[in-house]
Amino acid sequence: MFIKVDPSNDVPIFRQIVQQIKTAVAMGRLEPEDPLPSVRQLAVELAVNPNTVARAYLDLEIEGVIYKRQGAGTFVSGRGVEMSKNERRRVLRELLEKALVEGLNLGMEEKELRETFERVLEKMMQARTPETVGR
Amino acid sequence: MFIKVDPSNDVPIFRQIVQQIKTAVAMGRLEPEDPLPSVRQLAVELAVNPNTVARAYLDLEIEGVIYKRQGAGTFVSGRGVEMSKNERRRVLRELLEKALVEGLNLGMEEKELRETFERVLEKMMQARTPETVGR
DNA sequence: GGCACTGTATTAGTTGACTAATACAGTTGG
DNA sequence: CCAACTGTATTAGTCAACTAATACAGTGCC
Repeated sequence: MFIKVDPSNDVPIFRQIVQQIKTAVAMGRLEPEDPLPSVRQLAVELAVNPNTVARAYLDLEIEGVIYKRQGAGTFVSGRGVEMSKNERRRVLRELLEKALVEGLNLGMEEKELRETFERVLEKMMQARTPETVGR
Repeated sequence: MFIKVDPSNDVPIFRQIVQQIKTAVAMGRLEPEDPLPSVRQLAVELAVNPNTVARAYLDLEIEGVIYKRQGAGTFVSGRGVEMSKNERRRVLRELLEKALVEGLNLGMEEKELRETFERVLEKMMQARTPETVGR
């Protein structure tokens, strides 16, 4: 598995797991219906308690990124978190605002902000393989 | 003062203060050398302990947004957090990535991401009054 | 000097986040 | 049906974050 955690990092283990799986899904490295490692399996691999992994999976389920079937396993959701278009934009806007406030306070110019955004977006879209796009 | 906190919100009070002051500085509502309300004054206004405000001011000082003079008060820093261009970009990139991962997982298209970004950036640049730009 | 304001330091209590141990419950395939 | 796998629930311990009470220390102005 591609997941790595750093216990000495101050961001909690379960959040590190959440973040990495979210990224993998966003980038298309994980596709809908793909199985995730079992709670125990991943727990052993990362040398943490199964409940810690379960906690990560729970958060991901609540956010609609994955779904679980008791006794069967955990899988990536089909795309489409149920959330209104407005709601989604609100969430995104908040995150972008936070990023831009940071950038401005660091003394960046409008141009530099735009360029950085373009570069990041470009990289992410390229990473999504053609098949994963347009779901 | 323009600051408002919500104690029932799960994001800690001192962080709410930090975020709002950062935003105010980024938007130009607070300019370099502007005095901030005293620790006690703001504490009374928000009905919190002075130490809570002091904690917020400490964080802001560490980040270089404000500076303090013992006995005199707290003021907005002159622009320019000492940080290399590369370092600044790294920070910004991380925040933008997080935002975009979220957007993609919510099912947004490249176009929608770009549009939202443009809208947010536009709004923020407009809010900065002409005099505050280009410092 | 003294009063009234600044920020600072110390200490301490409460709460919740985080992780873990361990036992429970559903699914699947032989 | 049973063995071996899934996720789940309960309980509990540890630790750090957060806030507060209160006393200390520097500055400035009369």
